[in-house]
Parts: sequence; structure tokens; C-alpha cells
Amino acid sequence: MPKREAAKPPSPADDAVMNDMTPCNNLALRQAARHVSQIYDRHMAEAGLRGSQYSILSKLSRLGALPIGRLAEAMVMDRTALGRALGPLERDKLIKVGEGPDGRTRSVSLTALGQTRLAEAAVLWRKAQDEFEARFGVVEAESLRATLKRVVNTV
Amino acid sequence: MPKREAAKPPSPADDAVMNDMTPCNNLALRQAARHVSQIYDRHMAEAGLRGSQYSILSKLSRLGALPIGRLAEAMVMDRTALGRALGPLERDKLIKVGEGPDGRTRSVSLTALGQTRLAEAAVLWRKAQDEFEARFGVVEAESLRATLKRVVNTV
DNA sequence: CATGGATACGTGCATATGCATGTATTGGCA
DNA sequence: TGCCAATACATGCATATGCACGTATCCATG
Repeated sequence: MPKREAAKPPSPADDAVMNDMTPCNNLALRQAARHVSQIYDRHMAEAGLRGSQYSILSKLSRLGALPIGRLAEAMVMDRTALGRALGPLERDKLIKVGEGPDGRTRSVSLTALGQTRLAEAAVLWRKAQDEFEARFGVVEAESLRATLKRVVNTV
Repeated sequence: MPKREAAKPPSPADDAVMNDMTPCNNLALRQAARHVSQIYDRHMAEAGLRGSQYSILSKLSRLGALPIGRLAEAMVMDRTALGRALGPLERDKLIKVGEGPDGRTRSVSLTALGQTRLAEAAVLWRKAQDEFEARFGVVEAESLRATLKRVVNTV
């Protein structure tokens, strides 16, 4: 039963900081997300977008106009969280949030400016994607995405 | 070349919302992280903690007192981000942020109350962990964590 | 047509996260 | 010893995220 001694020479406490294999799935996911997000954010910054904002514009482009709730679902995001995330995008005229067919529903859609910006950002996204996959591996990345999709769909 | 027609009967736009296999690693990671975080947060709420806070206390417990920068490293988190995240924990007396040996360094450590709370929360963490792994698979989860660790270490 | 439950949102609160910048200390060197 | 680069933080800003609630609509019924 080691693990309990207190007086250990002040030496390699360094390893401890990196070596532990966290058993927590939540922590593992958040760390990876934080880490990778920085890569995408760094590239996307050149277009004045966060990686997360690019994701929203991108998703919106692929799905076309749809109510907030639906978009939130597609983004695997809380409805209210998405609602606020739309703020900056609407302020910058990249998206339009108008009345939906239903009196309660609101319709979110890309503006022309939004489409343009998305196209510009797509180039930067590709760079970020390449940077990540160059180091992590293209095949491994595809496998990772499939696994993560299962995480979202299964649980 | 399908994919381009505009007038499709207003039918299964439903699929579109769920079916697309996003090629973006960043989005995939964030979605999974959001999704899983909710599970852990929900359980941890009973102890008045966020899943992320539990992670910090846990990490702190395993590493012992150490400067903010080091803890941030271990958490794979921006130093300033962690600095602020410590606020609520310090306010609730779960951790203590005191002077470090170095005039500039600050030392973060668990308080007795923090250790107690951590122990209580550990039970809830186990429930969350079980809930996730019951559906996703224990083996698969372990594999996922290993992969995510590689994401953090590699890139 | 009035009404209760279901829908689709918006708000108040509180945390979580990072970047750019500014500040205080340390340490090494001319 | 005096000065500068490196180190370790703190702050101002701006997003990102969710929960608990409260509100406006819609809809199916009696």
C-alpha cells in the first residue's frame, strides 16, 4: 500500500501532473474539447469567429431555416444556451432570427453576409482540421468522430 | 448529383437534424462534452457541485497543494480560466488559495471541508459514471478515455 | 367557445473558458 | 549592484452553457 507517504523528495511531482489516467469520462471529454477548441478558435479568429460560431453557421447552412429548438437539437445544445449564442451572430448580421409560421416559433436562417462569412471561414476551418488531423491522424480522427457520435446518440 | 433540389416535400427534414455525420472534430468533441457533462452535472448537483468543479477538487486531492499554473496544466485548462473557476470553490471554503513559496506563486489546496465534500460527491460521481457506462459500455468508455488522452497529449 | 395541457421561447442567475494586457517577482548577467 | 528577460498571476472583455422559472401560443375537448 504505497500512495500514503507524505515526505517524498521534492523531485518528480512533475510526472504526477501529466501521468494520471483519469477514470472520469466527463473530465476526459472536457479536457479534449478544451484542447481541440483552442486549435479551431485560433484559426477561426482570423475570420472573427469562434469555432463554436462556425459550427452554428455551418449547421444552419446545411439545414436551412429552422426554429431555435430544432437547431439546438441538431447542435446537441440546450435550447436556451443556443438562444443566447445566437445573439452575437445576429448582432453581426450573420443570421436572421425572424417570426416562424407558428406564433410562438422563431425561424433562424443564414443571411447573405452570413453565407459569405461562412465560406471564408471554411478555408480556415480546413486549416484547423488539417492541423489536428496531421498530428492525430486522419483515420483516427474519423474513428474518433464516429465514437463521439455514438456517445451522443447512445446515452 | 442529388443534394441540390430545393423543393422537397416538407416531410422528413427531421432526419437531416439527426443524420449528418459532422466532419468537424471540434464540433463532435463539443457536442459529446456538452451531452455527457449534463449527466454528471445532474448527479453532482445533489452535492452542490458542477461536474467541472468535482474534477478540480478531485485533481487537487490527487496532486496535493500546488500553484495555479500547475493545476491548470493538469486540468488542460487555460491558466486564467482556472484562476476564475477557483473563485466559487474558494468562496465556499472548499479550497484555499494562499501564498506560495515564491513571491509570485500562489498555492492551491483542498480544505478539510473540501475533502469532506469531495468524498460525498465521489458517491454521486460513481452514479454518473455508472449511468454513462451502462449505456455506452464500460470497455468502450475506457477505450474512449484512452483515445481522448491521446488527443490531449498528441496535438 | 372556454379551458387545461403541451409547445416554443425568453429571462435571471451562476459558471465555464480564453485572449490580450498589465503587474509583481525572480534570477541571471554585464 | 542595476537592469532585462522570464515567470506567475490578475483583470477587462466577450463568449459559451444550463437550470429554474415565467410567458405566449396552440390544440384537443367538453
